[in-house]
Amino acid sequence: MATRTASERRAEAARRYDAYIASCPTRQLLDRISDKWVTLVLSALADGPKRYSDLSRRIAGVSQKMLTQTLRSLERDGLVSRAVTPSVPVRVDYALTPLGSTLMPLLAHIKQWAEQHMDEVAAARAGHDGAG
Amino acid sequence: MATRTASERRAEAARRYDAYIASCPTRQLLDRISDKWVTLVLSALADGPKRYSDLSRRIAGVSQKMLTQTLRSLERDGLVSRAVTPSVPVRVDYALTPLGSTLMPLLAHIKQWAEQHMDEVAAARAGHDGAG
DNA sequence: CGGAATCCGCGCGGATACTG
DNA sequence: CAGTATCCGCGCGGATTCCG
Repeated sequence: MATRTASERRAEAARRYDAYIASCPTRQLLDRISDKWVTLVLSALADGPKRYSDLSRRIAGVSQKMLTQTLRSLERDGLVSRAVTPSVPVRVDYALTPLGSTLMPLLAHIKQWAEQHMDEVAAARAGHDGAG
Repeated sequence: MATRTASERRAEAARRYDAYIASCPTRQLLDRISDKWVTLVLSALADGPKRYSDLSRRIAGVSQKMLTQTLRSLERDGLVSRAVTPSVPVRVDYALTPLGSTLMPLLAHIKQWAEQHMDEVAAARAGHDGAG
């Protein structure tokens, strides 16, 4: 029987919509830069290449697992380059790629909005919570 | 003894850094707009007020729980307004506030970068995966 | 119609230990 | 130094059920 229940039809609509959303470039970008560590790593690399341990120190809160994972994913996406110097001990340098650099104005825009308006958001939040 | 182990010192540094990060306006904004449903709701409201059920239909993949939760948080932050008409049955209209409207150019900027560069990201990803 | 409340799976990410 | 591997808690979010 091709007859489907309402819940089955809803489920499929949701799946199709999910697929549509996943394919949306804006969503993909948002997924990328919304990551807590991604923005911190990109910002850290904005003023020049850094070694792994440099990044680890500058982004004090990050675990090695997340730092490595973040760098790997950024490298995979062509936003960050990874250069290994096979000395002893090993030396690895990370840097923004040209593509990665084009993201910086966008991050600046985000930072600008945040600095201009987040206090209004905070005020709205306080008022809302206070007024109950 | 005030003497602390290395791990204790590291843990406190991480905590302080986490607090610092949490207070950063840029991070707060990013946390806000990175939410999957937030951007979809804001975009849906960009071309005028909508009823709850309108939003529910336009954003087909969202569960009721998440739609309500998203709208509540946006209202709390002063980005979206909520107007109840106590008819029978009840009618609720949501709209962007002036503050919420100022976010739209930023979202447009994000969309622009995505449409200009996400294919390069996809290509880099494919090349990376293919070259192994 | 527009929610609130509850249950629950699962994946993100932190902590720890080990390696070339 | 620059990772890899593993374990595990916890919170996000989906599904379901009930309410004014």
